[in-house]
Amino acid sequence: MSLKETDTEQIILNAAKEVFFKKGYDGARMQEIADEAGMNKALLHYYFRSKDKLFEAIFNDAFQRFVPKIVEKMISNISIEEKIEAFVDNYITVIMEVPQIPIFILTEINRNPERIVGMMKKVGMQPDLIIAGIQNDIDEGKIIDINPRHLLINILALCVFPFAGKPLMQIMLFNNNPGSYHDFLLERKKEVSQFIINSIKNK
Amino acid sequence: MSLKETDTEQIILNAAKEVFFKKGYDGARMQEIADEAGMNKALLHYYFRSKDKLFEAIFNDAFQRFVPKIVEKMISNISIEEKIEAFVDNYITVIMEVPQIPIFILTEINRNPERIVGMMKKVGMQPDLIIAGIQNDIDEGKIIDINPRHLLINILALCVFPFAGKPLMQIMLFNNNPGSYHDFLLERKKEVSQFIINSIKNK
DNA sequence: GTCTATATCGGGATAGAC
DNA sequence: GTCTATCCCGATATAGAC
Repeated sequence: MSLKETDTEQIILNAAKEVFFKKGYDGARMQEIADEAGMNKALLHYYFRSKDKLFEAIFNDAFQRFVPKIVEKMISNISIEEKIEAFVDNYITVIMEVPQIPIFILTEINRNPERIVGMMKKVGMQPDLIIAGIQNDIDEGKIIDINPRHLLINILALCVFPFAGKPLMQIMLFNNNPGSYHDFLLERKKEVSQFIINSIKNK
Repeated sequence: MSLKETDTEQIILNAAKEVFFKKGYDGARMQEIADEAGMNKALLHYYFRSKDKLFEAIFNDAFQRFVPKIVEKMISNISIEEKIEAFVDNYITVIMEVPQIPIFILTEINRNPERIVGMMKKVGMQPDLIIAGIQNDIDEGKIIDINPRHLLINILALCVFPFAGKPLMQIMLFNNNPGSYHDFLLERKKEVSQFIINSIKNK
């Protein structure tokens, strides 16, 4: 939980992250994590008691490292266009470093929604504030009249989906060329915010 | 594979669908499927030899029943606005009947991409044709200049995401009220196509 | 074709030596 | 703190009676 902890503990966490991200909770094997970490299963239990506890450590860490980074831009004082640009750019940048996060979190959302909701509250996620902010911009005529919930989900959808469906998209649309897909994701930073702003700006 | 088959076989398939959709391959248990079907595990193996084969049956069925319904609208002769409206409406309508499908397929995309690609080919999915069609509309000035791949993925994203993230959204944005979320999804049929068309139409 | 009983194995977890 | 050996349960799969 603190900064340093043991070296071994960190090695385990890194290995566990690798495996849990790729296989999900049910698909992951303690043996595989041990192999990845270059040690034996017993040590994993020595440090984390159970698979469940180890998973929780990974999940909490990923979540707390991830969500705040993304949300911070949602509540600053800049204009809504800038807000959207900053959010999308930020979001895609952060996920590109660990592209398995979206499917990992989506899976968890469906496997164990309560845990996610708990984490959301814990990191101070306040969707109502975001909704209210959007509504405010609508009332002031800065953007067209739209249900703020739709807009919020649209923004998230456009950011998340290309990562969640990456293996398929990369094959079907980019001849399975990772470089091309990488470039495509980079392009989306501008493309997505442009797409959104196009749609909601008042003319 | 054919229309009727045994009654028992159908019962098993229905039960398996239920469980696999909810838990995914790794999370599903043969015992649970047997319970759901009101019989014992041995019978499942009698009819489908292995968990893997049973899963494959479910997956192929879901996929073949699902994708063609959705894609058909993508290649007709109507205008691009109508095409988008028809596609989005159709897509959301179809998924609302089996809302677990998106996360189920997304999980499989990440667990076993090759299988999905194979299925895509098998049902005659031709993304290149769709891309070309979009490009054509751009060239004719019917919509703004946009990378067709971005547009295609945007459309899919806006349709799929609210289902993949449903448990969380329902709780965080709708006080965990299924009725409200249901209405919200219905609204999206118009909302999403409007959002897209707003963004890409030439002014 | 459907059941009960059982084989077999994999994986999470613990004991105990070092 | 790290290892090997082992326990033990749960899950897939099969044998065999009916």
